[in-house]
Amino acid sequence: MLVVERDDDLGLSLSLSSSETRNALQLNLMPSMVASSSHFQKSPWNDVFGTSGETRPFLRGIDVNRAPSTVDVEEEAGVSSPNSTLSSISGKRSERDPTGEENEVERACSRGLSDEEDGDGSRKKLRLSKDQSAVLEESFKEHNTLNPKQKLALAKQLNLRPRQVEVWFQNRRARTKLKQTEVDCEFLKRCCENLTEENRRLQKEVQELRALKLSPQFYMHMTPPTTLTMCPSCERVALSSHATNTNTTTTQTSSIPIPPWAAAAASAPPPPIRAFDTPSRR
DNA sequence: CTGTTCGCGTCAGTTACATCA
DNA sequence: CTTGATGTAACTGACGCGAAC
Repeated sequence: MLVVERDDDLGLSLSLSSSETRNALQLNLMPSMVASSSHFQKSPWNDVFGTSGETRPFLRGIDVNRAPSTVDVEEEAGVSSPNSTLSSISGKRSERDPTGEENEVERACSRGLSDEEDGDGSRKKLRLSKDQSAVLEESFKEHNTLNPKQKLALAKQLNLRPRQVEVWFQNRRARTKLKQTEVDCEFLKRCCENLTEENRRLQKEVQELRALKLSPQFYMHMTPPTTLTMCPSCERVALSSHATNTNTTTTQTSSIPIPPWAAAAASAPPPPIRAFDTPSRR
């Protein structure tokens, strides 16, 4: 679930650059969100992701991870590859995977010496300590990806295995992307709502103009609604309305001309009110 | 130069587990 | 104590890219 306040907490930038978005911004539909945009990767995320440990105070200062005394050894043997099947240690995965023999061999050499302590080979869920998470967060703010050197340095600093650092950054990137997607969705949702409202308003205006057309005695004293000039797709309307004004004031006094902007509105059938008019789908 | 293979990094999706209400 | 929801560490398979051949 996404809450609106999350925008500020996340400090995420809204990277939407579609024409619809720009129109929405020109209409000043979402000033607050526009004003709060900032660079994505440099955004302060501590409020969001730094609370995981705070809600569980009993974990504070408790390093639930084993001290990987073999970090260096593992690194010397090569940085673990995230997609390597050698990293599989899941007990349940062996249930799903019929090729258990291979897994046995793979497991034996997958996690290095540091995993000998596991014994049963079952995957252990290890919570990172608050300090470890904080350092990782700080590092992520600087670079959301790590080169092998940085990974190794972080692992050493945090007393973690490089693979853990790698996984943490992977998951962190995934969470970042997810949050960004949520924010984008919320933004588009608001745009949709505002455009729908704008559409409704314009429809109402069209009806009023039609009523004016049927009441010519009032027409001469009417000026075109200023709001029509705001419509980005009605350039012709704005120009012709000006020309019509000069025309009516100078020459045509007795007849009842129907200005093009009014005629167009009167002749064209009212477009259906759609929630979100996507040009690509037609 | 072109095509193939290999190693590596990343991502999307998923699973497993810890924790809380 | 049990249970469902939630957060997240860890895993899998796929893909892209560059280097070596």
